[in-house]
Amino acid sequence: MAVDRSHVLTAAAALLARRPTSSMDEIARAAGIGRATLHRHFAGRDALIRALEQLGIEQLTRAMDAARLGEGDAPAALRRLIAETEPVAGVLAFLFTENQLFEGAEINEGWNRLDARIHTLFRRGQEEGDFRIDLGAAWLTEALYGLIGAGAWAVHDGRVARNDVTHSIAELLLGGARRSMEK
Amino acid sequence: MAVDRSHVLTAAAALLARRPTSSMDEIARAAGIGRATLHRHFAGRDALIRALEQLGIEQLTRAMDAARLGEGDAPAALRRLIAETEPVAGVLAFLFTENQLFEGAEINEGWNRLDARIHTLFRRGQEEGDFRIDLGAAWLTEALYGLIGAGAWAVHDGRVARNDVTHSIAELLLGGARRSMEK
DNA sequence: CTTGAGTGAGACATCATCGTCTCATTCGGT
DNA sequence: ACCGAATGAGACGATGATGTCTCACTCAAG
Repeated sequence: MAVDRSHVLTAAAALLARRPTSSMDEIARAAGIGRATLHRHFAGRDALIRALEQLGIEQLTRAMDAARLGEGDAPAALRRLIAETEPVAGVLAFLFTENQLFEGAEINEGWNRLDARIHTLFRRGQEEGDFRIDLGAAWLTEALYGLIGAGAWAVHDGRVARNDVTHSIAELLLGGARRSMEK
Repeated sequence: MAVDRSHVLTAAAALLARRPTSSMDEIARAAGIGRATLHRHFAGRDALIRALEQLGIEQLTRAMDAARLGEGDAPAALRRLIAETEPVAGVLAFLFTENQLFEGAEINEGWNRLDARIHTLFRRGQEEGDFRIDLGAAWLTEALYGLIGAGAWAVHDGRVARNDVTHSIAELLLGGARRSMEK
């Protein structure tokens, strides 16, 4: 009887990742509950989005934990991060564009923490000589987000196979498009 | 007296690139005209967006022409393309997310032509041995769009300097984050 | 069986935006 | 200077989404 809040959020995330403009009614139906019940659990659309944001932050945090960003060399850690991120890429892509839309609203502090961890990873790679230093760690972080989003959209639209996307993002981000001479 | 259609579109593009959810009233005021006049020139919001899309396609087409994608080696052509694209990156980022939102609507044929030209460029680079072949040309095209969008947003939010963004996109896309051994 | 909490369906008012219309005003060409 | 086309401001109704409310129903615990 009691609605599973986590299940509702998961369904909402899945729907909004596909169609970011879905109405509260559509979200409720996608979760298999009534619109009134949805409002009982989330004060409004804003509250739902914020809860979804919190979920995304937690999922990305867990992905980072699982990727063990501090272990091994930075490129390997980055590969693990991208692989761990793949299941939540759709939600992340939605949240990124959503954050882009609300220019006025203050950004959830959780994102800053996540940014900082990725930023630290890139900087470590630079200090250890694995990453080039002529590209700023801030830009590499942005690029990672951008490629994750591009990958999620490309998969959603069928332009890239789901099985390839993790490898494609990691290879492009690490090695670039240019054919390397070293191997 | 007569409203400059091109000027209105430019103003709308600049505003929507910053705030994609702007209302018709805000767009009109941003263009320095009344809402009624805006409706006289564009049948509705959809028509305005479509006109904006057409403008973006034309601008990107001109950027491609100016970049002379067929001349020189593919990496150099890609650099020229990114450089030529920079002034319209904001509008392109808006149109990409907008296309993402309208899943049902048919995609403007113009995008396919542009996609094909970029696709051809990447494929040429692969055939000439400049680009790696283990990453599909389709993915490289998506990645280029993603990085252009990420760059535009990063600049807009002040996380990356505008002067650096062209170089950052080109270097990352071509060479990747990994420090190269070959030079 | 009884009871109460939780739910689904729907009604309802509110709100923002859209698209259309009118009317007075202004600008440019003649 | 005159006249017509174009504009700005605002009113108006329509529309869609939102948030709140009521009411009947269901389910599970006691």
